[in-house]
Amino acid sequence: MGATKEQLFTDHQTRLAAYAKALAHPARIAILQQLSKLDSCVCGDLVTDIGLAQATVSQHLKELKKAGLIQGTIEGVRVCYCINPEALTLLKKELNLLFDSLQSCASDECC
Amino acid sequence: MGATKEQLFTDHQTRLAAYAKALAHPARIAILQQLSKLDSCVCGDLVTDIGLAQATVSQHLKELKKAGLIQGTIEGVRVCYCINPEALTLLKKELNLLFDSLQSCASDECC
DNA sequence: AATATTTATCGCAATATTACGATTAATTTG
DNA sequence: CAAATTAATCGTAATATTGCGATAAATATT
Repeated sequence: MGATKEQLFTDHQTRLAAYAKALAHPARIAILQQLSKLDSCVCGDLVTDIGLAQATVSQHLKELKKAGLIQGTIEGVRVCYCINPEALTLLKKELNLLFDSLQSCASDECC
Repeated sequence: MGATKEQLFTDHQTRLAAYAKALAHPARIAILQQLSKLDSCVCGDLVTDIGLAQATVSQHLKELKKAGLIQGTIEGVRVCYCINPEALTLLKKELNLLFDSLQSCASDECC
């Protein structure tokens, strides 16, 4: 089928999975890191920095936007992309929730 | 194409993306959380807990194993799956590296 | 107005993911 | 040994992802 059965999972599980999906490609991690440098928060610069075709980078940006991790504001011909700090905070929170729930096992000898 | 151009990215970016990919499905997060409960660390139990078909759960377990996040030991007919604490520690480390590198932007006003 | 620049989108191809029924392989129980 | 249990694998179908060239849409420059 290829489509997730969402009704089986909690909101936390679904949200975290969505964030993880956004991070599940090295190009998108590279983009986030580039954007955090602030002086290159424009798609064209990202293209040369990252080494993928313009269309491909644009697609990765779209994914990151969909996850809410970045936002873009149009500045003339260009678009200024930047990281959404709120989303980053939320991501950290969801990750902490996960790690907390996995805590018990990490401390014990399971197998 | 559908295959990542790995040579463009750093080891950190590739490793983190691989971990994120493993977490990029709510079923796999659910599995990790179930496994951390320790008393249900067997595929059969996971199937009833999670509500997906046995083949599907087995496939998700395979993904988690591939990422190194879990390990399975055969116990007779059954398999005892459990979380790999070392991998969890590594994952946390890679995530911290990411968040550190994104720090500058989160504090400033980007857009 | 014509040209250049920049980014999004379209269309396509290759591959990957998700899901499940059926089957297989292994072990355990009767 | 036969039947039952358990988990992996196979085969298949539907859908998603990745990548890129080409094109479109918008703004800027000449």
